[in-house]
Parts: sequence; structure tokens; C-alpha cells
Amino acid sequence: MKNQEIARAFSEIADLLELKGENPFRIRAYRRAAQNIESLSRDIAKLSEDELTAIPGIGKDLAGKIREFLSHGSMEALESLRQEVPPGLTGIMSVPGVGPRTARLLFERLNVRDVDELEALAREGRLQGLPGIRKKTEENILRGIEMLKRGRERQPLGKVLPVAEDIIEKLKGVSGIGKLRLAGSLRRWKETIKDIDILATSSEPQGMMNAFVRLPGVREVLLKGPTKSSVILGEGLQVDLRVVEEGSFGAALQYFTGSKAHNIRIREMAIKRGLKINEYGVFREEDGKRVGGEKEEDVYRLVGLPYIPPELREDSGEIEAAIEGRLPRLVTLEDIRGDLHVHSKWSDGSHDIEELVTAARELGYQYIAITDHSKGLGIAGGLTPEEVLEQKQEVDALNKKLRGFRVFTGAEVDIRSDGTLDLPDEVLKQLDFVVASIHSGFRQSSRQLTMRLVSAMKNPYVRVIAHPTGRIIGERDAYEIDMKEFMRVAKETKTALEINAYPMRLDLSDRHAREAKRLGIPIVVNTDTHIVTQFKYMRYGVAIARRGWLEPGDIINTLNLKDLERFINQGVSVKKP
DNA sequence: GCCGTTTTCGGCCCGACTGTTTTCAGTCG
Repeated sequence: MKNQEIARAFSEIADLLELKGENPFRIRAYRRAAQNIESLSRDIAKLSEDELTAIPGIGKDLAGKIREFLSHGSMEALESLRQEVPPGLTGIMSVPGVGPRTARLLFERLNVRDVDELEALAREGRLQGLPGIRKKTEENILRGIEMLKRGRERQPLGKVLPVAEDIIEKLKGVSGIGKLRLAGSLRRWKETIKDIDILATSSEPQGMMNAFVRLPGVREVLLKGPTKSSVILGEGLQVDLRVVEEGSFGAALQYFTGSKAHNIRIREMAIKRGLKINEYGVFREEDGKRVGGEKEEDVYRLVGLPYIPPELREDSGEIEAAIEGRLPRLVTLEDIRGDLHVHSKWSDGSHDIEELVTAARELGYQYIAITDHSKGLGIAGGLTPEEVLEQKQEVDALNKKLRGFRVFTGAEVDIRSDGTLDLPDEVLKQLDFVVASIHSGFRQSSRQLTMRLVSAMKNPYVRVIAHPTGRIIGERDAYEIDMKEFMRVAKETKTALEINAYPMRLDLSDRHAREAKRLGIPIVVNTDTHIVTQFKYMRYGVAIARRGWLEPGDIINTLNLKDLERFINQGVSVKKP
């Protein structure tokens, strides 16, 4: 899929135009297009001309450039811009605090071509004396370079959210504190996070800011004002705190939750209605009177929309859906009735089955499926066929004792490198819930990997493909599979696809989940629990499902026990409810 | 460059903080 390459090309064009000092609206148009292409779930090469220009921010011109890239692998506009602008300047712009104007100034006056040269000159104090640059600015540039080198990359949601929640807990103890909420991409549950945004009200804003910048774990204060402060934590994460008045809290929450693209659309709608929206409220253009803003709902109501949940706010069709009254009724954590991918001591889990049952019941679940590894995964203590059947006996006996709860027998059967399964059909057929997945041979060709998944799905006893793309966020990219073919076969064979809620996996991704829903493929949200505390990861999986526009009816483990039993008892020829 | 229940031209989201400035430009989100 060329989507990401095209998005990067547009984004680079935007950077280059910015360096040339071009029309800012034209630049914004490229950035918006890049963002929308990046979040596209479908293969851009497969879209018709009409579908292409239907993408928000893609008009005739950009559609032409996309076609050009798809047929030639390059864009004339980008190539000639690269000729015009010295290479390396876009790199300089990636230093925090250095924008297009400064980058250009540095190149024109000092012939700075890359970040290393910039660093050397700054260390020698040779930036001072340039217009608008004195000691402080030079120091800031050096700090920016340091931050860049340390890599302020996006970090996995699962790492950042606990840190953010810890900060929230600490801020709750600060005197004068009123409302306190996470905002930004954390509130939208994006799978990776660049910084933590916190919004608060306070009767003592100044004291609040003082306390904030002195929190344990703060390594550096980037800026500190009466309403806005930013710090860097030891782990390199940036945290922004904004303090607003009670009457503005809703508008501010909406504003700081973003996404930026979503907010721009909302504000454009406001202008058409003679309104102006900022983080302090919704104001009437004619007399400047505030007409709303205490509640987040105000903002949407005043532009004529129903409330849009944060997880959908990416300008990827949610505004159109809201206008047409077809927003999904998103699944919630409360809709989840059980977990269908759980490991026990039998393989590499930490608990025996009864302990898992106790923990699951405490969460209000009605069932779990025990899906231990098969023997091919020696490192995980995988089970032989005999052990699988022995475990089934234990589960059957346990179920006789349980009331209002059921343990389903299952396995996470390994898909071998030739596409065969690691347990014989005679064993699989006796289990309630068979999950299949790939644990080796990640680097095979796309065709080979796709073939393995396809042949696993064609096995009549396989109900689910677990963590279908194998990615580990920040460590290992998704396998190169033919996603279209994979999903086609999933639909044909009525095999469910898993959203693995393990925070470093989140696999399927939100985009693929949305595509699966579009195709009518059933989804199951599982935690892959190895130790009971990991049951709590379900919230991450549900968040990805919500970002994928999924409703309870799209997800198997929202079924109550009776319905799920009925579904399973329908027999192996029908894998789907 | 996109887009249109005011528009095919003329708009295009809005404000905080910093540093270097005597009133603002640049950067960021």
C-alpha cells in the first residue's frame, strides 16, 4: 500500500513550501491531505477518481499528484521543490523551536545545511548576532537539538497512559484544584502518544502551576505561564497543563482533545453560523456574547451536531456521519462479557484456571476461554495434543462446579511456517474456541505469510486469528501481508479477527478494525492475559474498537453467555453468530 | 490547494508563550 509514502510526500512538499515562504493556506492544504491519507484504511491505489476527491482535502490537483505517484513512483512537484531548496533544511526544521523562518535565516546567513552543522555553530556561540537571535535563542536551539537526539518520538499508549494517570492523581492533591481531565491524543486513545495534555480549573492557578512544575519526575520546565505550562519528564515525555475558568471548561476540553483537523472543521462550521469558537467558549460573532462553553456538548450542539465521542475525532468521516445522524453507538467496556484469549499455567501463564475464573468473575465477566499455546511454541511451554485433551477434562470438571459462569476450552494453535496447524483436527474439533496465530517466520514473503493465514482460516475449527499482523508497537512492524486478500478470506470463512488488547500490540489496529467492520467481518476483543492483572488491558482493546467505529453488535465477546453458547454450538461449519 | 444553504472567487481556526522586542514575529499545538 502506497498510502504512507504519498502522505510523506505531501508532508515533505508542505515543509518545502514553508521554507520557501509560500502561501500558508496552500501549505495547510498539503498537510491536511497528508493527514487524511495517512489515516485512510483503504488502499489509495484502489480508489476511483470520485472516491479519491471525496477524501476531505483532496481536490483535482492533489488527486492528479496521487495518480502521478502511483504510476511513476514520484511527483514532479516534489522533485522540483527538492531542487530549489537545499537538502537538509527540512531536517533543521525538525529541531523544536526552529521553524521555517529560522531555518531559512540560518541557511542564508551561515550556510547551515544540517543539524550537525547547526549544533557546532551554536556551541561556538556563532548564532548570536543574527537578527532576532541572541543568547537565549541559541541556548534554546541547543536544547532543541538535544531533545531531537534523545528522540521525542511517539510512545505507545500503554506506556504513556499510566504515567498520565499518575500525574492526575498527584495533581488532585494540589490546593484550589477544581476539574481535572486528560485531553489530547490520550483522550482519543491514539495508539501512540507524543505528549500528555491535562486540562484543569483552579481557584489558585498560579499556585497550581508552581506545584505542577515541581512534580516529582519533572526534569525540565519548557515554559510556564499563568494559564499554560509545559514540562519534560524523566522518561522524555512532555506534559502540558492548561488552566481555564469553569465556564470555559467544556470548550477547552473540546479544543484540547483535538484532533486539530477535527477542530478546524468544527470551527469552520461555527463561522458559517455566525459563531466563533475558541478554548474559552462559543461566541456570537455580532456582539461577542458567549453562548456556550461550560459543557463540551455545547460546542457540538451550537454547530448543529450531536456529541461526537473523542475516539472518532480524526476528521475521517465522523463529521459527515454526525450531520447525517449515522454516528455509531460505540462499544463500551461495560458491553464486554468475557475474554476469549487467556493463558494459564498449563503453558506460559501465571495462574491455574480457577484463579483466572475468580479474577474474571470479579470483573463481572460471564465467561473466559482458556487458549494455551500449542507445543510448537516450546519456549512458551506449549501443550501436546494429549495435554490439550487433559486440560479439557479439567475444564469440563470445573464447569460442573460453576454457576453463571463458563470456561470455554480452547487453544492458541500455532500456524507453522508452511501454513499447517500445530494441533491435529481431531483435537481441535473437541475444543469450544480455537484461536490461531503466527509466532515464527515473521520475515517470510508477503505471499507466504498471507498463505499461512489463509490456510489457517480455511481450517473449519479455527474461529479466530489472533494478533493478525504481529506488530509490536515501537519494536516490530506488522507483517507484510496482503490485507485485502486476508480480509476477503476472513469474511468468506466467517473467521473472526482479534483486536489484541495487549498495549504493545493493539493488533488489529483501529484502521484495520474499521475496514473489517465495513466488510462485515466479526471482531473479538481479547487481552491475551498471562497474569490476572492483564485482564485490565481490555480497556485498551475497547478503545481501539471504538476508534474503529465498532458497535457492540460487531464484537463477539459482547454476547452474553447464552448467546455465545448458542453461537458455539451451531457447529463448526458456521463460525459466526 | 480546497471548497461552496451567503461563494466558482475569496475566503481559509485561534490563542499562549518566549525572546527580542518598545509592539511584534516566530513557533507551537
